[in-house]
Parts: sequence; structure tokens; C-alpha cells
Amino acid sequence: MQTTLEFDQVFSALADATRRDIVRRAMDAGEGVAELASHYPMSFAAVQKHVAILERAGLVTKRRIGRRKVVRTNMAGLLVARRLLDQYEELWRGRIDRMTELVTEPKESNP
Amino acid sequence: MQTTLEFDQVFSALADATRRDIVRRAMDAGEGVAELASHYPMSFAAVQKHVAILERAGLVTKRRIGRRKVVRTNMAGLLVARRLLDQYEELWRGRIDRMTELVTEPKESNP
DNA sequence: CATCGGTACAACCATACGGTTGTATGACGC
DNA sequence: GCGTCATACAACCGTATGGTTGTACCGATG
Repeated sequence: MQTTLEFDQVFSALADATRRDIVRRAMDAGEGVAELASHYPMSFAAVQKHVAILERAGLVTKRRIGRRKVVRTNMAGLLVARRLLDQYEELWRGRIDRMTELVTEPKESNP
Repeated sequence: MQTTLEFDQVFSALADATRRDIVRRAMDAGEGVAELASHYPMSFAAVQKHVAILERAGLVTKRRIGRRKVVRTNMAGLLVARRLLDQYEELWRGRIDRMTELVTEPKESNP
């Protein structure tokens, strides 16, 4: 089961446009941190921090290849977020069903 | 289409345990802000702020009923987040497919 | 071994965030 | 109109966050 901390980390990690773009880019993995950094209008260190945040949240992994560390997104991490949303959707559906039930099965018999 | 700001707001709104719980509670709507606040170990004002953040993010709506304002979650808002994740999943799948293709359709004919 | 490319990390700064208290607005019951 | 319940909002405070620069740590290559 997911801990609240896990949810906090995943959602706050995704709450930044640069990080969302890194996640997207790191799907076709092959780029190291420096290569990733070249796409954004900020310092290398800033991007390196973003990657670290994504890594702590379990959204990407880093693997050493030669002198670089290649960043690759971890689908399992994204699924953590999705599971919460699915859970909400299920609750929502349940609520709708209960309302429908009230309407189609009234207390008294109908004409 | 979703704007970056919309994504920022939705994900950062969901990156807080109290707010996630409010979203869950507000599905079975019926509670006003004060009633919601009674569930959490913090001031009314703090909860009111959380609700405001959720409202700006489009995750809940408030409707006046008598002297209260009843909070109800807005499923459409949650679907904004889900769409992004679905989009990621699709990209991921596409990447897997391309890799599979490389494996099952090698350059040269196989023995 | 010296160097250089790539990464990590610490220190610092401005601003945003989560919480507090206090005050103002709005709608109902008398 | 008056009190009061429910909500809104401003001011303030400590800490987290997103950015910067500078320095130290590998690992490949001359």
C-alpha cells in the first residue's frame, strides 16, 4: 500500500513543469543529466536537483554508463499517482450509483 | 488542452495529505467548510485555505446552502491529472513497442 | 599521473507555502 | 436591528522550494 509520504513526493514532484518534461524526455532514455540540462533555460545544478527530486519520488532511476549517468523514467512510480486517481474515480462512481439507486428504487411503490 | 499552470495547480494541490482527504470527503458532499475543518487537527482558517487552493485548482466547487457553503469535489478536475498520466502511459507503451519491434524485426534475416 | 568531462553537493538568496491569530462580511433567528 | 453561526481575508511567522555559484568527487583518456 502507498504511504502518504509516497503520495506527497510523487504529486509534488509532478507539480513542476520542468520535472514533468524531464519525465517525458527520460522515457526515450539515453540522456545523462548534462544532456537533459541542455534543454532548459537554467543551470546544470538546478536540473540536477530536479532529477534528484524525481529520483527520491521514485519517478526516475539513474544508471551509470561510462562517465555519464543515464536517466530513465520509472513507470511504476507514475502508477502510484494513477492508483490514487483510480481510487478516487471508484469512490465517485460508488457515490453516483448510490444516488441512482435512491432515484430508481424509491421508498414507496410508484404508480 | 491543459495549460501548464493547470497541471501545476492540480498536482501541487494533490501533494498535500489534508487536501487529498478533503477531496475524498467532499465526494459524499454535504459538509461545509467548518464541518470539514472539524476532522483535522488545525485551525478553521487553515482548512479554509486548503479548500481555497483546491477550488482554484478546479478540484472542488462550493455552493451556498443556507448559511453554509457546501464543498463538493469536481471529478473533471481529477481527470485533468489522470489525462496527463494516461498520456505518459501511452508514450511509455509506444517506447516499449518500438523496442519490441527492434528485437522481433532484426536488420538481417535470422537462422 | 594529469586532465577533463560529467556528476554531486554545500552555501546562499528570494519567494512560496502551511500554519497561526485577528478582523470583517453575510445570512439566519429572534 | 441584534446577536450569532459560517465563511472570508489580511498580517504575520517559520520552513520548504527553486534558483544561483562554487567546490569536490569520480572515471575515461591523453
